[in-house]
Amino acid sequence: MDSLSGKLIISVNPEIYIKDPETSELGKKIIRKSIDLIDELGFENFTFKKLANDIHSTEASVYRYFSNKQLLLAYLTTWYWGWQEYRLTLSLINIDDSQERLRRAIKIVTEEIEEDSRFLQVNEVKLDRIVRTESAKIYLQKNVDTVKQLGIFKNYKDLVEIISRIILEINPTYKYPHMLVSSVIESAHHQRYFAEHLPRLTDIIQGEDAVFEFNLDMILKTITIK
Amino acid sequence: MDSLSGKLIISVNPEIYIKDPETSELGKKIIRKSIDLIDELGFENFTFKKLANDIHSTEASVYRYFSNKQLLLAYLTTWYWGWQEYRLTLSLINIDDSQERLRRAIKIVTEEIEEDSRFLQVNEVKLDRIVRTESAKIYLQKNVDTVKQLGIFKNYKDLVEIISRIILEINPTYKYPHMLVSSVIESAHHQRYFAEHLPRLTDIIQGEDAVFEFNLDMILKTITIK
DNA sequence: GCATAAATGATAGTATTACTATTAAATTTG
DNA sequence: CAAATTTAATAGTAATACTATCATTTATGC
Repeated sequence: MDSLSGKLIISVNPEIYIKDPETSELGKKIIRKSIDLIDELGFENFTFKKLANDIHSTEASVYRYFSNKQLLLAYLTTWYWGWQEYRLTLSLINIDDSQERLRRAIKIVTEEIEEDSRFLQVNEVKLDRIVRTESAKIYLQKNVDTVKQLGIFKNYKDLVEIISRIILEINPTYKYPHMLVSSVIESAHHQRYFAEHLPRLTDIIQGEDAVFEFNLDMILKTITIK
Repeated sequence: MDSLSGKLIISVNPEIYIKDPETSELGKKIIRKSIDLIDELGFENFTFKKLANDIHSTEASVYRYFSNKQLLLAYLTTWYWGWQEYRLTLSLINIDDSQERLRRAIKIVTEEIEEDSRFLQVNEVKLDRIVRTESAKIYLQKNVDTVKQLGIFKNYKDLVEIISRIILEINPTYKYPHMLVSSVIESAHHQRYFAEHLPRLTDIIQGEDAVFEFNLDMILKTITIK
């Protein structure tokens, strides 16, 4: 796995950026440092000016990659879902049993994130925190037109689709696979957010990964044919 | 029910406001019009200046009620959860059967909202849309301190608690009642948001309230002892 | 009904933000 | 090496998120 360090690229819908940040040093710096800064300051206090200062460049240069900070955040989020799909694909290779495939899929989307050395410019732990904390701020937005919205969601949708198919392998008559999957994904993010910031709102059980256990249990009971 | 028009007040944690908007005409106008404006413009394009213009008052006067627009949104959201708890309480009066109580609770938190004439200054349909679309923007925030965060969440937490108790009536050994309930609440909001803005991401079935059916089915299967 | 306090309005001002524009310098590419 | 592209440097604008001050209106206690 280590030999893949820095060689892989997660593709992001080109609607989102002006110039692909993967294609230049400055672009990569923008990605790397924006993750640090958004995680540190929060999205509202993050500005292109601060980012430019930190990477010793200028505001105008950053604007040549992304037309505003919401779309930069959209880029990061889309990258994140593309990365999750990639991790999921790896985790399912050569696994034939549907139940096991589902278990692994739920694990991927609910477990705590660790750093992935294959992608040098991205700190996945911070990015995961950003997606949990801030991603609502992109797709919950008025002024974004539908086509672009769909572009932003493509990677997320693809991930949901893959897991929905596994559910239908297990129970072809289950009526709401997409709802169930996106419900699990959103709920996992929420639970981890709450656990971090508002522990009194969750059922945390020491020594087990409650978020994973809860979601796996729920999904299995929901789709199993009696 | 009509005789209660305008007489009831949903209480909101005082940490959130500077001056209680329920106590003056100006305050009520602020609430009424901010719901209209946020729904119309989206939260980022909503400003205290625009609000002040619309109610023929001044920015400075609005700032005397709320120290910033995030806290005004927090007020609206908190009111919303308090209102949901109130609706839930009414819906459960005199109902003894636990299964039926749960069914009603899920209905309350997942069904489509209609206007409630008992609260004159609030358009609940718009407010529901705001909470679904924008509420992530309050509680997903850095600079808010813990005490205030908890204040903002109190009404939400109370609602989760009530429904969790019903679950424990049905299955006292179920391990994750709070997770399950908040998962259902969040997921219902997400599903309705998606259905409205990104229909391709959901399983919509004509002629039935899929969001309610999906969630009720899921919750029952999850907690039922075999 | 009057005095006092409280709430509101009117106006002004500041630092920051989210951009756009222009030109010069550096770097890449053919 | 020339031409094209990218970046840096700088400046500027309209809007935003406040804060401050003071005059005027409205409510309340006696």
